Amino acid sequence: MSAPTVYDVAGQAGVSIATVSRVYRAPDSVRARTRERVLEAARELGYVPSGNARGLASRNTRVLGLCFPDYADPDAEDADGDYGDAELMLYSDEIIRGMERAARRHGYALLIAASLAEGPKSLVADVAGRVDGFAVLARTVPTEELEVISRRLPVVMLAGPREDAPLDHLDHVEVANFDGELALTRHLIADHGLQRLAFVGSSEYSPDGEARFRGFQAAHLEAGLPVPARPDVRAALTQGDGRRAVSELLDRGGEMPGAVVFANDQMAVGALSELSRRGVRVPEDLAVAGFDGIPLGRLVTPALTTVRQPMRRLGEEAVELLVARLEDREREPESRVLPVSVIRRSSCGCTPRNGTPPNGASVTQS
Amino acid sequence: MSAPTVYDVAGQAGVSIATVSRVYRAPDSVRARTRERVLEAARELGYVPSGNARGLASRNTRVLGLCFPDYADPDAEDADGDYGDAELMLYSDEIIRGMERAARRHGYALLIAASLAEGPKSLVADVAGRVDGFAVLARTVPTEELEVISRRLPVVMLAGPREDAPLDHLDHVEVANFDGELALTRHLIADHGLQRLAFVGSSEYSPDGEARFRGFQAAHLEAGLPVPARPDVRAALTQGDGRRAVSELLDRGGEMPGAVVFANDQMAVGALSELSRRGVRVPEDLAVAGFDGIPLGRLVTPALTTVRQPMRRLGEEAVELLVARLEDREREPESRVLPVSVIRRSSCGCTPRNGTPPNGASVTQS
DNA sequence: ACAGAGTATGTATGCGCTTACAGACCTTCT
DNA sequence: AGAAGGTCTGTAAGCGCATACATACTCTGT
Repeated sequence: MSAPTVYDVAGQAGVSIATVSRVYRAPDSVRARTRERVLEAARELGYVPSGNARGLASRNTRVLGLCFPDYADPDAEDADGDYGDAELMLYSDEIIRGMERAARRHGYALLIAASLAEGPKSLVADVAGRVDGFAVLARTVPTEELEVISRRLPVVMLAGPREDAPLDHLDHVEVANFDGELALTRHLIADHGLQRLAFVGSSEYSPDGEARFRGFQAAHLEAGLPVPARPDVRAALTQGDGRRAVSELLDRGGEMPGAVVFANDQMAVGALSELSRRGVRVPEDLAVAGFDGIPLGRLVTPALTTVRQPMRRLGEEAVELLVARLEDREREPESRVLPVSVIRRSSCGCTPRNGTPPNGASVTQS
Repeated sequence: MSAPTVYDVAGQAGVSIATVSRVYRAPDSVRARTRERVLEAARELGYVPSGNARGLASRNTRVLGLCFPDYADPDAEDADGDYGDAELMLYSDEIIRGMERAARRHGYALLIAASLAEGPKSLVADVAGRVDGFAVLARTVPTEELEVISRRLPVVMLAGPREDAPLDHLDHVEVANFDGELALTRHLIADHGLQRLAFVGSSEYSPDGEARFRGFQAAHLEAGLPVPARPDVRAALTQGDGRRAVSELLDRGGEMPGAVVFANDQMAVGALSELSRRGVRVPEDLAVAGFDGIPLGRLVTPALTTVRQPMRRLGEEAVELLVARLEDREREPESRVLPVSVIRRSSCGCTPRNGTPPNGASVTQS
């Protein structure tokens, strides 16, 4: 009843287990007739090689991993009880797809594991024990744990800035947050003649958010406008907080800005709905822009101007880096920055062409 | 340099390897002081238990798998060169998410592998060798291969009809294709007063497509209308073919139908664009409906009336079935049918409420 | 202080495979 | 025909861990 092994197949085919093994690992090294006999026996017995045993013996798994946070925007969740939030198609789905394709191309399978905030620490270790290398979405895993694990196998960090010591030996892929926000803000200033812009940032510990804010600053610098010292408001990256942030901004009094730039799309979407509730017209009274390029951004009214991140490529690059390091453990740690593109839609005042969605100018990496 | 093992940790902590193993597998069976010493040693050494060794010794992997076709609609691809097609959020992404969550809940990780059409046969075997059980999207894997593998570990079939021998021992989850199309068609007939409906099906070897067509037939039967014997057109499930199919339908001459029901959303979306090109107004001149509930369907103009499949639940159910069978290999093969819901949008003549998307009546399983 | 019961740890084996290495078998050429 | 040189196959030794079983230890009660 128990699963057949090499021994069973070997017995059935009248060869040694080494030959059976070779039939699978190096078919050409076995004479055709012998090979046929083995294959026939395997088929008869329903033999499937054990990945575990193989991995143990050859000390590699041919599996790559991905750890990502189970990031479900709670505000988005209850806004749409059933499965409608599927449309959000978060980050991770795209990254998974990218990684899966690239991994397969290189002969690896992909193991994925989302970590809840409250989950057991062991998750990463669990993954780490089963793969040849893996990617981690920034801030998914405590530094200390990563440090230990990354001593043993290749780890690449996705998004976020390049890590400092003790994780500075990790490979790393991120998108051009700075450049993207710079280009977006430049568009608002130069093409729409906006002068007074507000920025809604997230936690100052969110490196992506900070990088975007610096891009925002740089555009002011470039245009000769006064450079804001800090975001006008900080909030969590959810729709609910976007709503609250824009409220605060409006209630604060003083001169109303011509545009609000949000650190991500979720917030911007929340803000749009709040603005609509208040009767503030977008983009006539106030232009709005986000960052990420989530599909939802195209659905809202007005459609959201934003910066699209190439998440799938992020996954692909991660695999390339892992594979490269697997081949040469000594190579220098590498950090790649992927270009992003500004998507001009209605919320900034642009009128998109009809039909296929407009693509903004591409911004190349620095 | 090589990764530390139980032996290293045991040495460092001054205990036997059995104790080290127990610290991880059954912490309570080790005295607290000893445990601390071991954990400390492990930390120092950067020890991570080898999943392979563990799996080999305990003969289970604590990993579940999913094989799915790398289904990228080629027409959708070139329609939108870069990553815009991400919005399509195919089936598999949702299933993956559902499976991942459910798997994690049960303490399993998820291994995913997409198979290209031209890929090597070995893919499934590859997955099969590394997991305790796995799910397969219908028609991803040749019957013969599945037969062999399913003799060795639990396999659940996703979508498609329940398999006949020799695969009739597999567990199986599908959605209520028949019921969904019946409800949708009933809506067109009863609520919109349409009498002459056309159906664009896919290959007659696509069991889902055929089930949907039977639902379409049943609605005619119910309404006392002549029951169509076969789909008016058959086409591949892509946007391009949807476009071609509707062209053929219109060019065919004769009485123009009041509605066209497509076997899936992709085709319907392609058709909408072709109809718009030809100046046929939807839904005034012709109502259109799809099946699947892809997010894109909400983006197109007019928004597509369709039947939403609970893909995420499909994944969850798959895991439940796998786990159940892992616990009791002898249980009866089970086949679950998930309920679907009709989504009424503009393409059939309904005017959706504003704000949150309308949810059609829910259709319970037969 | 000692038996007895219970608990904590160690010993030894095997999980199913890969992979040197060695040995058997075939060629082919002189 | 015999030897040299290939080619193919077998032998044997782990890979890192879990676990049954044996053993040493701890604690209780008297």
